Amino acid sequence: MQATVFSPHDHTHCVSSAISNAQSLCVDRGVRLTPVRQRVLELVWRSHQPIGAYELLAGLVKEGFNSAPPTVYRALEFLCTQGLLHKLEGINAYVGCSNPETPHQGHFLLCKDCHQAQELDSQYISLAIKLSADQHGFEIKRHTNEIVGTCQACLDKPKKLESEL
Amino acid sequence: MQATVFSPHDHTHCVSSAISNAQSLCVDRGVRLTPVRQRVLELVWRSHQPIGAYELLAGLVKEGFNSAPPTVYRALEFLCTQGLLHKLEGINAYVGCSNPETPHQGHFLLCKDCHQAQELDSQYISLAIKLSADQHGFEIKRHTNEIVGTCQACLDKPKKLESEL
DNA sequence: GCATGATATGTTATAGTATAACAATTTGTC
DNA sequence: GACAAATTGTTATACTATAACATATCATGC
Repeated sequence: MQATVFSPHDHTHCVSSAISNAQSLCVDRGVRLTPVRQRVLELVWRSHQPIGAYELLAGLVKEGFNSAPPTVYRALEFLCTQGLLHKLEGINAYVGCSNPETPHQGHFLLCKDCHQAQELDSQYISLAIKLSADQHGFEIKRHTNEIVGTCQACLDKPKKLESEL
Repeated sequence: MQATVFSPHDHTHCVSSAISNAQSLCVDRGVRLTPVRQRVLELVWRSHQPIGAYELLAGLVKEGFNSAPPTVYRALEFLCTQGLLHKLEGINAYVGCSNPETPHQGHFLLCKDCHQAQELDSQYISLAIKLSADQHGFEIKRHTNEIVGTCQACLDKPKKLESEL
């Protein structure tokens, strides 16, 4: 089985490499990773789970940014457009994308116990979707694919006893 | 190419058969298709597009139901649980399910021009999702798969001229 | 430098989506 | 009819997202 967000790892490294990656990517594309945008990106990556807009807003305010909802939503829109984040529609939350160089729509595994999100890189799912759409003469612009359930790590955990709840 | 919601059809028939289908299904399962629930189901089916909770609420009130948001959301929850409706997370709207006897999570084509939703019956997509999840030791509970783009009918339409907009 | 237009952010207000909490009613069963 | 369970009514509020306009910042040409 491959390494995933569900397994333990040095998350600080994830954050810093995601940021430097984003910086060079924005330079290449001639778009601006402004302080607000970069801070939002960091806050998303720093979170070990998908995180919502208002929680991000609280993070910004805490750090002295003079921000309101539109600030966050604008930053999120920019970051999603650049492929640096994905939005999880089912839970109104955002996660970092590990592979923003290649524009794509993700497939996600969402664990309902630990609330972590794992982006899948499945050519098979993408292909199956493409073929089904073609059969209907449908031209795909984007898609959302969110799979909710229980991850391996949480399945392995012993169930809590009633007395512990 | 197969017949779809995107092609013209007698929608009155869709509505009435969906309702009678739902009635017998609820009897079989020993659950109650109350007046509010049935009316919500009818309103969803009668709409030629995915429809939102507050629009449904307006429909109920218009017909003399003394309803507030929780009424609608409860009915929607019941209908989704019974597989009679699907929720489209990307647009916070609901569509009828043509095949509620077999519990399943749908795959949807959403046309951004005519706003219609076509549920796909693709074993390939489902299988590809299942296999990817298995690779990660992930146990699926449910999923959301929404494909946004342009349907055949809208692709065939001549583009409006600037002067007509 | 600095004027200018384009881009980004600040600010206020409000629209849209969803649920908590408790009361009242209806339903099925004994 | 009495009772418990399920459903709906009712009020209030939480959560998510955007409109509209003002201000500030940036890149570019002069």
